[in-house]
Order: sequence, then structure tokens, then C-alpha cells
Amino acid sequence: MATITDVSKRAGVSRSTVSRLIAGNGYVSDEARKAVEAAIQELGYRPNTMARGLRSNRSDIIGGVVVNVSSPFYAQMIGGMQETARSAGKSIIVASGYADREEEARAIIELLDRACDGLILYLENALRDDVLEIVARSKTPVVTVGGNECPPARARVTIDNASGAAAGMRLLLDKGHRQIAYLSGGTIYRDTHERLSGIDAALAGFGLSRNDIHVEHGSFSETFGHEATARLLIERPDITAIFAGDDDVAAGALLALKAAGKLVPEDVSLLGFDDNFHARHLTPGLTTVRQPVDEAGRVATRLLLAILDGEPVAPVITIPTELILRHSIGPVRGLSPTSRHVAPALTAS
Amino acid sequence: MATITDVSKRAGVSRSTVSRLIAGNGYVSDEARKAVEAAIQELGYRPNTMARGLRSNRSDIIGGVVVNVSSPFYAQMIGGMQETARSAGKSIIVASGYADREEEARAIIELLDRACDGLILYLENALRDDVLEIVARSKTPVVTVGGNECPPARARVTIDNASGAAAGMRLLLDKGHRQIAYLSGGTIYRDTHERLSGIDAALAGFGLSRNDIHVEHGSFSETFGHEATARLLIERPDITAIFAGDDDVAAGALLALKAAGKLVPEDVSLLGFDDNFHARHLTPGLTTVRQPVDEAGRVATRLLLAILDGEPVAPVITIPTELILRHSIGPVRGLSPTSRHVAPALTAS
DNA sequence: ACTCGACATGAGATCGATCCCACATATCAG
DNA sequence: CTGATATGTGGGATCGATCTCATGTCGAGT
Repeated sequence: MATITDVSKRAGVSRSTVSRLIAGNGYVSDEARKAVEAAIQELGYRPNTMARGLRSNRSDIIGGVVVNVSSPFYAQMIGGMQETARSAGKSIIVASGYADREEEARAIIELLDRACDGLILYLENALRDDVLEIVARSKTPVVTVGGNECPPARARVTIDNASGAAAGMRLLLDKGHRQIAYLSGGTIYRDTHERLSGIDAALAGFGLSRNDIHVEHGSFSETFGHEATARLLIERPDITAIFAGDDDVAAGALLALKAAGKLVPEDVSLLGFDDNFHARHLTPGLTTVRQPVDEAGRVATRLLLAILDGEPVAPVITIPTELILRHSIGPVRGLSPTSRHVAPALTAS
Repeated sequence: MATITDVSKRAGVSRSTVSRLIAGNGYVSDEARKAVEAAIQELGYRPNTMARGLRSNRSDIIGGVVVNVSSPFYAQMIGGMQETARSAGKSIIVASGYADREEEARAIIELLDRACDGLILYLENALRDDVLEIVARSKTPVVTVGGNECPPARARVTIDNASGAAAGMRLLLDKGHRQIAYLSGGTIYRDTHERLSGIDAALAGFGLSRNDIHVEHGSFSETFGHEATARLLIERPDITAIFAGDDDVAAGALLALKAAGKLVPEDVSLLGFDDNFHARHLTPGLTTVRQPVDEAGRVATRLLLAILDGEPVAPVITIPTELILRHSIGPVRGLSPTSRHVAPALTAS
């Protein structure tokens, strides 16, 4: 490969002049510019990233940690990050944290070793103290997305879980549902608490409180949705609507409902969260609260780029959710929600 | 950050000794080893990737190009790549080629600029000549996955489209289907041709040829599946089975079938390809030919690592597909395939 | 006793860029 | 004419590692 010295020799100028031209700072005469540009063209010169990085201490690489690179949910976020980073001439290296504290620590260290200009973290655990120390010492700017808070972060992108959950719950209440189960993900997630507070708000608007619904904590998985729903169908046959912690939970719930011969939404209404890739492919199409995760990736990257440019940025940016209406929610069957009489059986449609 | 010089001073040895210890080559006395290890520990020393890369001309980064980073299909492949690369201490940078020749060229150049140790390419177009030249000149080893052939590649990982499609078609034929539609993706893809040849082989086994089925070319998209199926239901009401080019096409087909009030598999059987994330979430669960794309990512990365280690590798590795039996295929309704007598009506399950 | 090989270490060049600083010229105000 | 300012260029140190080569010690073999 041609080096900057080759170019400078060919163009009859010094390395400094070539460097100035490329960097676009400092003075370069028209004459020199033309000669250098021609030399670059002829030699097919491309600057050596390592040398540049070594000297200037920039890698033009942004590091990202997500829970799992293979998952469609995070893939979308990565897509958003990459798109934005590319327009600024930066690349992205992502690592998976597998929602495990040690793995997350390892991933961050790995990225730091790569001399990333900045980090975008979607973590599920608090950072290990020693890692926190290392991150701080490296002075690498950090932006976090979703998940839990993380001290060294200069900015934080959150998805508006509270309003999303509130909107979802309000929809169910509007449709007359009162016997509602909320199948929550784990309580270790900040998301969970935010959503619960949104749910509380929605309930309060109807003169109700969290005690008036059935809340169950499990994990964000299809298995939990399936098991919890199967159990509920026995223990709480009066329930008319299930609000799932995410679309995976909803998919599990749907399976259990179908297995029990229940019709959705005629017998039980079902509401998801996320708008995962497969939400629209379920039957019936899942009504769900969309988390615009690709947008979150874009915003986080934009924030990080701004920080790298030394611009001031808002410490928290909240991205609104959107209620996606499909076909898994219907009006409560039978009697009006206030009186508590037994409803007549509905015929299947 | 501490540098190698800091470590060497603290340990009372030369930089060379520290370097030898880290690289694990050359002689280092036990005494020196202990001193250096202690110094590294105390200072929290981590080698500077850039400096190392500049000198040794290795980045420990593997570059990947896939069609679209956001898509669940490629996300799985990236997951496989990453897993394997990590165990060898390498990271992955991926770029999207968007199945566009210029974008693919851009992505490759970008990765080459990053001094990737090797490239894993999943391209949909032939490489631009100038890019091919640049890749060759850089001497970066290349492994390709799926898609079309690519000259500079030292090894190629293919998914056994032919046997996969043959197995799928054989399943339909075994179930007595003879009025079959194959809704193919575009003819520009090598995949398409390989699958068609597998289909031919399966048909030949039943004394049939491609002329005996209905083949339609479109794109690998839900839209195509939907439109083509809607059309077929009118033009070819005799068709009893649809073999979709991939699961997206199948999802579209399923929508069209349901919209027309057809039952799957009672009225029409449906077969997909890929085993996408949502295949099992369709109703009925989609029977499909699984492409182990995560495995392809792992194998490609292993091959590349072997090449980087100077080991000889097989030029082509073919990964077998797997028929995933779910619930979208049933026996042909009506007449039995050999004799043309009336079969007893089937009850829906 | 001396030679050879294994073990052990350090000095210094090198990778390819960036960037500070010194220097040169031209222009213009006072 | 002098000094200040804008424009333009090149020399050389520098980033932090790697790696070759020179040098040195020690013990075994002859």
C-alpha cells in the first residue's frame, strides 16, 4: 500500500502538506492541492487507520454493547446505530452482554481495548465497580440506551415505558376490561418499574389502583408467558385481558390460550409490548406497544457523535412509544364492567 | 493509560522483555515474568491496539458484509460469526450491502480501510472490478457465504439449497400433491437456481419434470407471496400446495390464503424456506426448510481464522439444511395421487 | 580450556500518520 | 520603512508497540 510519504514525493511536497489537505485544516495552495490530489488518485492512496489512530488517539470506531446481537430486537437497534455512525464516517463494533454482569464487563473491556471513540451501552446489570473505574479513567464518553442507569454515562436514551404502558392499559380499560393480568418481566429491570408506574397512572384515571389488577413477575420470555397464562386460566378464570411484559411473553400467552381453546380476542384480549418482528405474524395480529428501538439506536449514536464533537447534549432523551392496533384486543365480553354478573358464553367466530 | 514503557520501568526490565512476555514468544526468566506480571497488574496495563496494529500490521478485526444488519436472518449469522471470532480474540465489524452493487463496494472498501485481518462476505452482486483489484492488492483473505461466487475468495461456505429444496419438494410429493406452485425469489440469486435444480431432482424421482409444476419468479418478500398467491387462487384453483421461496414469501401467502377463506393445510399446504424467527409463530406453524445460518457464520469464521493461521482449508464447505416439520403441510385433499379415486374427507385438526 | 547451544536481555530502528513550530513570502496599515 | 497579519510549506518529534540483532551468561561436551 502507498503511504503518505509516497504521495508527498510524487506530488513534490512534504508529508505535512498532504496531511493538511486530507484533514482539511491549515493552508494549502491550489497548486499543491491539485498535485497532491493527482498523486493520491494515481497511487490509490488510502490513509492507514492504525497510524492515524495511534497518533491522534481516535479510532473512528464506536463500540456498542447490547444484550444479544442475534436477537431481532437488538439487530434493529444496531441497524439504526450503524446507519447514523456511517454518515459520520465511523464504524461500529458490537458485543453481546447476554444480560450477564461478567459478560457485560468483558464486552466493555474488549471495546475499550479497541480504543473506541465512544460507547453505546444497553446493559441489564449495574456495571462492576472495577469496570466503572476503567471506563472513567479511559475518558471514553458513554451513552446508555434503555435498561438500567449507568453512572459514567454522559447521556441516556430511554424509551417512554411509562406512557407506553399507560396507553396500553388505558386501551384495555376503555374496552371495558377490569379483570386484567399484567405478566411483567423481572423486577431487576428499570423498564419493569417504569411500566408499572405507567399502569398505575392509567388505573388511577379510572379510579382504580394496582391492587385491582393481577400482577405477576417472571421473565421476558415465551416460556413465562405460556406457564403463567396456563396457570391463570385455572386460578383466575374471570380474567378477560392479559397485558404481557413483551411480545415474547405475549406469544407464550397466546399459545396457552389457544391450547385451552380460548379465542383471542373474543374470550381474552391480549396486549404485547415491543412490536417485535413477529408480532404482526401472530394470529390474531398482536396489538402491542411499539418500542422504536431502531430510532433509539439512531438517537443514541447522534448523541454520542455530538459529545465527540464537543457539543452540549441533553442528559436524557426520551423516545415516545406508539400503540400498534392489530386484532388481539376486543371489548370485554358479556356484562358491563361495573356490575359483576356472570357473562353468557360467546360463540366462536 | 499506562504504556509498555511504564510497565518495563516499574518491573525494572526493558520494553522488549515485556513485549516478549505478552506475545508469549522468546525467552523470559521466571523472575522477570513475575516482576512484569505484577507491574501489569498494578498499573492496569492494557496494550494499545493501534500501536500494535501499526507495527505488526494486524488489527484483530474481522470485517463482515451482509445484506442487511437489521434483518433477523443476518443477525443470526452475525451472532455466529461473533461467537467464533471472540474465542480467537478477534472482533467483528459488520456493514450492510443492501443487495446493491455500489453499497457492497463501499462497505468492502470501508472494511479494508479498517485494516481488517480478513473479510467474510455475503454479497448479492458480483464485485466491482476495481474493488476486486483493491481486495486482491491488499492480500486480505476472503471467505464468502451463500449468495453468489466471488473470485478473490479463498473459501466459500454454501448452504445446501439443492438438497433442501429437494427434500421439501419430496415431502409435498409424498403427501400426494401434484398441483404445486413454487413461488421463487429473483433469478439473479444463485440460491434460486440451486433450489430449482433440487426441485428438478425431486420431481424426477417421481417421474415428473419442472413443467409439471407452476413456477413463478418474484422477490424474497411478503408482498410477493401475498400478491402471487392471491392471483393463483383465481387462476389456478386446482393448486393444492405452495412451496414458498422463503418464509417471508410464505407469510404473505398465508395471509392471502386466510383472506380467501382457505384452510392451511386442509385446503392448501404451505412450505417455507429459511426457518426465520417468525416461522414457528405463524398459525399454523410453518413447515419449512431450515437454513442454519448461524452455523454458516460460525463455519465461515472458523475457515477465516484457519486461513489467517496459515492452515490449508477446503475451498468449499456445504452446510446441510434441515426439514422442520410443523403444521402447514397435510396430505392432498380429494383424490389419492396414484389411482384417481375419491379419498375420504379429512377432518380439520 | 574453549566452543557451542540454550537461555535471557536490551538498544534502537521501524510502522505511517499527526501536528507543533519554525520559517518564508505577500499584503497592508501606519 | 516597519511591523503586524494572513497565507503557505517543511522539518522533525511523537504516538506505543514489535522485532531484529547484538550482547552476555551458563553449563555441557570434547
